[in-house]
Amino acid sequence: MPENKTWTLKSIAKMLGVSNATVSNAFSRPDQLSAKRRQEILASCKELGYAGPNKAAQSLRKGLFNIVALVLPDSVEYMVTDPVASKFVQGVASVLEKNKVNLLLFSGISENINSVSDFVDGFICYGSPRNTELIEQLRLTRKKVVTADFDIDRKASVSIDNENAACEIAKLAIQSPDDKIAVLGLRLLDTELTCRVYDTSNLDIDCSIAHQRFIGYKKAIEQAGVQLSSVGIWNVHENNHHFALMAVKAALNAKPRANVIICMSDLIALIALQEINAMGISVPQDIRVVGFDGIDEALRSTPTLTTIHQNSEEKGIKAAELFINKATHTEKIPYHVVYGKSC
Amino acid sequence: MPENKTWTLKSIAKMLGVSNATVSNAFSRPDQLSAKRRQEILASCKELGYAGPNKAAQSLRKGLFNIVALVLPDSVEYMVTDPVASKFVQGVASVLEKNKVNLLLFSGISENINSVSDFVDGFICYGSPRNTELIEQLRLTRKKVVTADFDIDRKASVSIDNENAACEIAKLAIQSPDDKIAVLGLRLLDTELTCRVYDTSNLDIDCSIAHQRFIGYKKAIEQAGVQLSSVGIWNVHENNHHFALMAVKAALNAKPRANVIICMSDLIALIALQEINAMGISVPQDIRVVGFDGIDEALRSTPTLTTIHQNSEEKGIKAAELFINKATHTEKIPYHVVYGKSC
DNA sequence: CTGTTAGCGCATTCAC
DNA sequence: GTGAATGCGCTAACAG
Repeated sequence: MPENKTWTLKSIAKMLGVSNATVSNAFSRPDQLSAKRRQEILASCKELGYAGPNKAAQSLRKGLFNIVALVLPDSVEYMVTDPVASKFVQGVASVLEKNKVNLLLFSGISENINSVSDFVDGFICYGSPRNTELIEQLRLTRKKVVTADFDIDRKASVSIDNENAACEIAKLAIQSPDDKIAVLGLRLLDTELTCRVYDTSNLDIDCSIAHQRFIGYKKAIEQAGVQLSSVGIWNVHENNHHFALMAVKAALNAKPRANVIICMSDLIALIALQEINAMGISVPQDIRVVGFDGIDEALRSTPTLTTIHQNSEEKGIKAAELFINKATHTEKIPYHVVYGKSC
Repeated sequence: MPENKTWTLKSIAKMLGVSNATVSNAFSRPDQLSAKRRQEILASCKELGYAGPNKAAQSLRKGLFNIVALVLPDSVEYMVTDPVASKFVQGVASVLEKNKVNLLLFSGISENINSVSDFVDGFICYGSPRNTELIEQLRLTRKKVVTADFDIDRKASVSIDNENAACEIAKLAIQSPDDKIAVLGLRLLDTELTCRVYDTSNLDIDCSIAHQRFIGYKKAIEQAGVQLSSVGIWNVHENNHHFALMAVKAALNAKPRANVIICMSDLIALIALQEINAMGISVPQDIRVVGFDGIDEALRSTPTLTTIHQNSEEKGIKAAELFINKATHTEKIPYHVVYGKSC
């Protein structure tokens, strides 16, 4: 039994005494030969242990790979750690699985898209990758690109209406023109700094999700009659405990102390709540806090967090669908306010 | 500016007036030409917008893809949901990232590895895939295979010493020859049934992790002087809340009621604790419970769980290293007992 | 150090 | 329906 021979289309065709094209057609273009002949050939192949055309060669020839690269905002580690990101991946995976497309995990701190772009049909990009050079590369690639939670030029994308959502949640938090406001922004600047921001005129436009939310906050602030110049703004450059805590501490220690803390992620908001509790200040009586994202943990905090919930899994599903359907438009998905006790 | 021309190695060589081999060498074999010449060529390529040899073609030629498929035990969804699995993925990813190898997520419920096997350098397989046909396919493939938490013939693998670990934890739980024991096994049988098992002679050998643990339990049971025939055994076919609860309820309602519950996963054990609490029975006075895995949640349960901790991230790292190093042996990694209050 | 040649495994013409 | 030829984009072996 020729168990350990490696067949190729050519060798199997010769073995069966038919032409290459016939074998190829038997596998890929059933209409090109009689059903009977096709069955015979397929049966023989199976018996001989030939599983079908080599996919790598097939892809080179056709230019179709059935693989999409999921560009993560950060390292792979981040994805598994972050509940919001995980849900997104889950959504993407479910749709791709149905379409028999494979999922390649691509770290957002990779240097270059080139290492995979010849291998994939395109990219689904979740949030702005940590290595910002990737953005430029994604802009230039000829491969299909769908982004979620940020935009690259004319590419397809999916997100909630960040500006309106931000405005809505900020309005809940701000209750008087005399409020002292602190905004804890996530990746407001294209820098690795966690710092206070005094000049808001040159905020990074590329990280447009932060930008959009900030516009929303500003709108709410202005409508409430608060002077923008008196609002404190801090930048958290990465959504993790370490940097969030740093910014939270800085914001809470600034004088005069804010009584409204508007956070661009629930993670930041939860850490703010912890710190405020530890300082013996009561929420929402003395300080009001709002978040953004609607992660499960925000339902279990003390007090529970008022925030914007977005359905990450749905976002993943939509992103994958846009990809599969070769869409080129931007799609907004719904969000809703979660009314907690923090404001 | 020829921005939108798609260069190939051949076309760029012609453009530069050199041979294909020279361009190829400039990118892939620096020793084959003078540094100066190489720099010139690379510079010209960059200027013209040629990023280097097409990876797909390169791979077809070399038979090397720099992609490994991570075969998950179940759908991708499962990976993101299960904390133990997530840690494993994280470990694998960190090593692969360092080696510039990409990670393809491959669902354990896929029908056939053929869809990717021509694309990858091999497989890292985490636990027994839900679709058991994949096991046979992995056994037959010529690609590299590393398994974790189970074995396929002669392939490389990594796991803890399940038998001894199981024996150790069971010994902690069993304290008298008169103990009434219930074993809640995970995938003891190759069936989708969640059921009580009466005949242990034909347990599925393929799911060898369960098998090894069961051997360990048996050893402890025998050494304690308990009649194996009086031990109740239930099979949970999938490590999730639904099926675990089903088995737990069945086990707790069986007469005579067991006073020792030995669980093959922490998830099962935690659910057992919940049910026992709800029944108003005290742990560990009236019933003792032990788990397996050492997930974080087991440290927060009431009472805390006595279990075997295994370092999943390390397991992932080891698995990836075995892969990268083309190892062919089995590697055991350490485990340790977590002493909780449940026994 | 450079250029030529022959495939890697396949799909698509185009004649027959 | 079939079979030969051409090329997807590249690398390795060899000759110069």
